[in-house]
Amino acid sequence: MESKRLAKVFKALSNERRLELFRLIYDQCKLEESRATQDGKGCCEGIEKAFTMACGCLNLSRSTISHHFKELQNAGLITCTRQGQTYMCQVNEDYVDAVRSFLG
Amino acid sequence: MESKRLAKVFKALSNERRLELFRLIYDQCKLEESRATQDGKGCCEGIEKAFTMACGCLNLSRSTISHHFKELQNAGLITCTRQGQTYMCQVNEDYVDAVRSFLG
DNA sequence: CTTATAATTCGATAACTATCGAATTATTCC
DNA sequence: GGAATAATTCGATAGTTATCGAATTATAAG
Repeated sequence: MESKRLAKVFKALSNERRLELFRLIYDQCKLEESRATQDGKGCCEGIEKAFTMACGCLNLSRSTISHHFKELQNAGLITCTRQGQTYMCQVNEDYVDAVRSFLG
Repeated sequence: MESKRLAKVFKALSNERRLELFRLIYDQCKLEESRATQDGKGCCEGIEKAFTMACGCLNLSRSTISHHFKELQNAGLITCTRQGQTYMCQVNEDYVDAVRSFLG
């Protein structure tokens, strides 16, 4: 991945609260995925009510959390689609891999 | 690694030019290391004249480059020791590993 | 259509960042 | 000690970011 894009990903993860948010989403996704595998469904479709969940976990205003979600999306780390009143949110594994293997 | 420290590392890598700088240092270190292994010396002692080298590679003022070095050091990614008029610079592998495996 | 809930956008503010050139400090060599 | 080179610090500036509360928009349910 070229520097510009990678730097953008790092920037998205450079705020402590936003990093926590991303971890929250990531962990939740992993959980869903293992459940899905157990049920023989294959992969995780994404987590529901991600925004609501995040609001419950992070001590920040809703507008700030909304902002952080946007940043993570903008960097390419997650994809969110609205489903009725709430979010369906997925982690983009390729991007996470890019971070992991950005060196070596 | 806890969020606070990890976020700091990401912040250090979130600037495109600084990311380039880090890669430069990192690649150079890897090169030295493979040479050292060939010579039977074990590991890389660090790269000499890192600052000077960086000045030649990045199109930025010396003061800005100095600032970027400081940021990388401050985040824990590299260690620089002055050697006479120049730098001896090393990558802290543990930190790079932490970044790589920050998830999964 | 009204009410309730969820999420976004807006406007403001305070704090932080990248960058530069100039001045300064540290080191080496003559 | 003086000159040359290397790196740091200083002060300024323009741009970005995190955060909030209030106002707004979107959706669902009665």
